[in-house]
Amino acid sequence: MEAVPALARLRTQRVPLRFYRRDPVTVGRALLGCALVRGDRAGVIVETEAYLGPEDKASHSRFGPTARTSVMFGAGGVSYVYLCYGVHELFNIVTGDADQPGAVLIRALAPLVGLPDDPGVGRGPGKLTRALGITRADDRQILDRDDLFVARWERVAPTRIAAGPRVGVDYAGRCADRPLRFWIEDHPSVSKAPRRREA
DNA sequence: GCGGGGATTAACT
DNA sequence: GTTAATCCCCGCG
Repeated sequence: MEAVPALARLRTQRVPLRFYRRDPVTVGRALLGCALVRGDRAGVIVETEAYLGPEDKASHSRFGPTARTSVMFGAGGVSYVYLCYGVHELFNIVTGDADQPGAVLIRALAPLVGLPDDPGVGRGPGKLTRALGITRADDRQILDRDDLFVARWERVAPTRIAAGPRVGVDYAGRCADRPLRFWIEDHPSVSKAPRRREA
């Protein structure tokens, strides 16, 4: 597949901003199989996590709107990029209408355009931002631009979608157990996949 | 201001 | 399994 025709097609398949104006669980599931496009690179989303409003003790919205997180309290369809552990940029998409705080963390991508043909290159939330060149300069961007958007790509049957607890949020008590992580079953680019036993 | 801690990753033992 | 890297956010005083 050549990069330019693929990008041209992706632009015609861009999802409308109303796509994001639903709850983070619905959006997190619907994003699976969609393409995330950044500049001349793109990957297929294969793993997401939903983060809810202040009642979700794992969500950055739990402190209310602050200088960093106020974007989560606005209308959906906007990026939220932050630095994690002082090392990695993590890419999220804000969901819902204004005053319905929530977001979806993109946790893994399969290479599609402009990336090495290696299932590991987008396996993990810190790795995929590095692969696509996403940084905090991409924070608070409306996802209707030509160089940063989501497009419909492949349809994922509901039976291929798995759900389980989110990763790295054990501090959140009860909220940590909720099945708010979604991934495409058996996909090689999913992070923390259970290791398959050798024959 | 200060101090604690984190939506991760790779490189150790 | 354990740990370093590395920085900024947030609550509190």
